Amino acid sequence: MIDEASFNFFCNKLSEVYPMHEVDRALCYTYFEYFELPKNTLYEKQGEIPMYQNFILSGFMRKFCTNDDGEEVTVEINNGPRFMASYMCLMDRRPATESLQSITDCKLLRIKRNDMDIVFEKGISVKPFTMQLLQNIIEEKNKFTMELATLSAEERYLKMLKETPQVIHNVPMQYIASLLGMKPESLSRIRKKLNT
Amino acid sequence: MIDEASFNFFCNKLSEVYPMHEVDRALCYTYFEYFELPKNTLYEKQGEIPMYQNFILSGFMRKFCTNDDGEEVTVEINNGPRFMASYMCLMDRRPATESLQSITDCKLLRIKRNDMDIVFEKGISVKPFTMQLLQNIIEEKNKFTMELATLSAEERYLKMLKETPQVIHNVPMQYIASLLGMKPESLSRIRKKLNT
DNA sequence: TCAGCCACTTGACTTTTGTTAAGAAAAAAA
DNA sequence: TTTTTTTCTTAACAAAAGTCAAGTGGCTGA
Repeated sequence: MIDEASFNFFCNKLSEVYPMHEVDRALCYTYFEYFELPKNTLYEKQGEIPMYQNFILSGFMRKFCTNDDGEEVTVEINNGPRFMASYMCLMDRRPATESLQSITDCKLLRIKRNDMDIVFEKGISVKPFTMQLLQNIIEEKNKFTMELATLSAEERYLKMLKETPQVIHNVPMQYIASLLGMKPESLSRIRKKLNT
Repeated sequence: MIDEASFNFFCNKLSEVYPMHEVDRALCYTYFEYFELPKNTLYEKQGEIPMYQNFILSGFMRKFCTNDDGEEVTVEINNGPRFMASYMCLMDRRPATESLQSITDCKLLRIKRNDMDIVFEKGISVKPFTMQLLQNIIEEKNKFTMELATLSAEERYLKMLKETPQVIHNVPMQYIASLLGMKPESLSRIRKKLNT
């Protein structure tokens, strides 16, 4: 059972990008489930078909890929409130190209892939909702790539410090370094320099 | 008027990702127009609302942003056959975040934003078609970002040499360097080293 | 509580990439 | 063709980031 405060929080956040009607609310209440994830838990694995769309109520999660050299590359760090999934693979029921892992204890609302079809069929209109989501994904990725290509490692760290300080204070340095496209030692050096 | 060979070529390419019916074909024939773009022509400007969805029949185009320092960053180089536009901005009728420019002479089939609505309404189903497009965009960007974050400049160049050699042989080095996230001098050095 | 582990830091050194400036080559214009 | 302009290359140096290796400190679990 979803507690009312969490559910209201969820609906309010959703309303910001998609106008929720009473039907949608009821459907979500039926099909979403509350789920707690202890810290440092691998939640979805690269190569396996994702089961859920997840809405992070609280806590920090990361998305990462393992590249050809066997090295983990963190591609996203998130502490919600928002959805987080290997979205494309989830929709297509394909093996995920990315893994999801909790960094801290996390509280989620999640919905099964199959139940998403029901919700979209009976209530929430796929088109504006999905388009909105995809649009956000693409714009974030554009911004991220642009920064990776044009800013120095130090500038990227400063940007993160300014825009998402909560990430820096709650997430292990190695993940932040990886997300910013540098080695942990480099990040450490940059931090030392800035503290001086 | 669109010549038949070009139009068949276009329809065949489209059929690979979206099953075209006779109605769709007729609609496209009505609403798409043939357009030639001389080389080195700025076609759509960052800040202005994009007018067309463009299908590149032949030729090389690039998409670029101008960042805060006034520096142009090439984010995509393409020689079709495929669509190329500031897609999100086109759909939302928002000012483009990117500019489009021809590198060589280009042959396009293009359709006005308003006519897209008609085609989608009367024929081609928005959902599978658009989803397919967006999915491709997201996956390309994921791959691109991952490579930018994990590969060295030399490895990125070698990868491009292997995967899209036609780009390397037809596009000015400065654009390739920018796309690969490095300075022209660095690319030049890498090329020299590889030729030795 | 203590030992062991893991994440983070530090330092010395190497490699890669950026910067600046100049020259060569290629393309465009006259 | 010749001139002019642009693009590309080269070299020397500076700065940034990676690598390797060692050390520190905190967290965790027996």
